[in-house]
Amino acid sequence: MFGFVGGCCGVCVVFVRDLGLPEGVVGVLGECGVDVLFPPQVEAVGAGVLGGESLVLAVPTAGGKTLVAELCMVKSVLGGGRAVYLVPLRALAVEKFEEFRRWERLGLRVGLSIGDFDSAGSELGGFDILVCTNERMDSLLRHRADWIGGVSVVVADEVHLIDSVDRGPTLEVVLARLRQVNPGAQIIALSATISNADEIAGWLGARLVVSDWRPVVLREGVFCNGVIRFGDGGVREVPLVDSDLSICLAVDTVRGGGQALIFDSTRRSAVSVARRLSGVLSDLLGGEERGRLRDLARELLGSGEVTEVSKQLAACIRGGVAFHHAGLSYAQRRIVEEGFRGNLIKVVCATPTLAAGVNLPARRVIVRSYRRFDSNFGFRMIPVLEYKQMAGRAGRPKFDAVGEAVLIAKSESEARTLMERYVNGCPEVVESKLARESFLRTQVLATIASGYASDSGGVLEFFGGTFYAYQFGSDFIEATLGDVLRFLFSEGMVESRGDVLVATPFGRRVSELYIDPMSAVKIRDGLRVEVERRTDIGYLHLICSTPDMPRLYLGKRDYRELGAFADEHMFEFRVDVPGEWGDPSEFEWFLSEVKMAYLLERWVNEASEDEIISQFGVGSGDILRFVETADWLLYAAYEIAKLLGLKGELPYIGRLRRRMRYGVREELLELVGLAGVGRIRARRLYNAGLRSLRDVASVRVEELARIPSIGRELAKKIKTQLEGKAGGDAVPPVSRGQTFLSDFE
DNA sequence: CGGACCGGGCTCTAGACAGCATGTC
DNA sequence: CTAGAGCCCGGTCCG
Repeated sequence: MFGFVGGCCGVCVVFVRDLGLPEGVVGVLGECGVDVLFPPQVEAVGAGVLGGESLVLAVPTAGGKTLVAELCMVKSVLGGGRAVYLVPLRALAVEKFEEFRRWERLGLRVGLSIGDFDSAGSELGGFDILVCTNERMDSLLRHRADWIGGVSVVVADEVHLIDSVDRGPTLEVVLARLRQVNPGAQIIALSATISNADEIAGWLGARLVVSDWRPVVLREGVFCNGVIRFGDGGVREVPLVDSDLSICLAVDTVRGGGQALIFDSTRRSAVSVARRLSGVLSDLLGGEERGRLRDLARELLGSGEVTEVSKQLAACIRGGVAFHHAGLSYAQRRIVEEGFRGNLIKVVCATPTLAAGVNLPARRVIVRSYRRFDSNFGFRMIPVLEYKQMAGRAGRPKFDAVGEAVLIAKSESEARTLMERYVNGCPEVVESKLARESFLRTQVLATIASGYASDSGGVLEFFGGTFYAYQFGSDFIEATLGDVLRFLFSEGMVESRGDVLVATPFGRRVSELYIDPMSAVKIRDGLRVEVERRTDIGYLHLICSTPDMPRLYLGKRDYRELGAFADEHMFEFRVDVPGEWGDPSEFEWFLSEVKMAYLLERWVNEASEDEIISQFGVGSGDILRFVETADWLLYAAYEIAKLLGLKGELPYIGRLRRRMRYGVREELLELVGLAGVGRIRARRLYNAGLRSLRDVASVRVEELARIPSIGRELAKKIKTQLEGKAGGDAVPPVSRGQTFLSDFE
């Protein structure tokens, strides 16, 4: 491995005030208790980051990566520059945004831009530090926001994501594009410990700092036959109080006054461990704690529709335990996370959501399962990098002297394997996944549509700057480019004018809408199909047939039931329906699209969350995500119809889209436009005979307040909205849909 | 004859980014 | 090319 490693051995102390930073910066950090640099930060400074050097910083979680990035951003901004901070998750973006707002004291303007939210009140160009997701930055680049030219610092958090099959290519393209637009910008790439950080540094022309320093010592080990054997040679006995070994480890942690995080590979087992553990653990809780946990459980049940899942979660919480996975709504997740941070919830059983998500450290991390199902390969061992991410959650700075990460083995030989592979193992090499044709289609179109290249030579030149080309050379991309361009030509997204390649209006719109060109083709062709009548299922299935919509797992029963359902709607589909006796995998694929369309159809026809949860085996959080995606694709379908002059399609799609956002039948669309009125209250108003805004305007506040779930306050709020514009055409502004940001803004 | 318990076989499987602010010939 | 936990159902045994 080559690259720069700072000259400091870690024993010398470096004070923030000695870095030559403006007085204000030192003051803000001092107020936050930051006076001395961590060793990796010292190395970063030694590598010249504060002088504007680009840097790859491969350091464990909590090793102080963010501060290095912050110092560079603030320093550059105070010198007239502008910074963007890129993260892979929206929740992370919110977390960083909140953190960076401390610089507002120095007059810096900090902004946040993620898919369903933009900082209000100002153009994004008005911000000095902008936090956004990688995809959002990609989108901004496609729209050629003019402020991008002024960016002087780019921070890419979790840069090892480049290895991810579905989201890595976006990140590397964004970085390549930002460097193309702005060759002088300082790039700071933050990464977990990986094997080839030097390669990423080489690509970015950056210095490299690698360190395994952590503020809390981490001990990793394997639990087998009642004993944890640590990689450092230490041994620790744990009483076997239960047949489930992860429960023994968790109870042991809580007995010692700590908290534990259990990682599992499926939602079902995470939930079942949590339930079982809550029975065991409640004996260890104090009376006052029990009371506060009961309050927390009550808060949870009040945070949304009461469902089977929320009842189970509430029951666990009363026992000081919670489960956490992507089926939970944002409100439920927040309550679990805050309950854990406040040391009220003692153990959280989680799927990989928590491994790379928000920061939630615990004294002991228990890896209950190191295998995960993959539809192509069956169960496989998770990558070392992923294990290290989970292990890195062990040890709460300031609370725990030591953090422990423990794997569970059933036999001594398994224990040896785990020790070798995970505890003493080295994380995998990060490899570019850009070469998939679907990504190249998307990104070649974006490159042309946004004018970043005007001929195939320019396109190639751009892709020559990606990490893929750095790792594997441009030959493959060069070979594939012809196919990609042929596709874009034949689908009418790109055309040539002499030697110049230009995007058609269709191609440009597709790129801006941020959908896969293949999705656009499917939607366009589907909208042109003649159907007997327009139906929910017809449109919903169309968007579910695009590669941008996730698919639901098909159960055994689904084949019969969904087959019958599909038969019923046979003449509504806007795609060629594969024959039941044709290619079985093709028919299977079709049925899983139908399943998702069915779920969405239930939603827009006012099925309750709980009904959908039990019918489809999903959680509230899943429904929310599916609805969000469907909303986006319906918008795209609307825009494509408009562009293609398919005016007859517009009214239905427009209404369907609003119904999707609120989860209502058409008759409630008017009522749901009122702030404070969602699907539930709108239905109650309607059933009480108040079917339009005019009706609502015509009754007194007292009458309105008599409707269940509408109190006096809300009734007054509704009436205020209608004042002076009692006509049916006085539709108040549409409020933003329910998002996890709603209680943040 | 009915209920409880045991065992075998069947079922099912993690996560989460993106647009725009609307209705028409 | 790879697993394993939970649930349902059927069989058996005992009262």
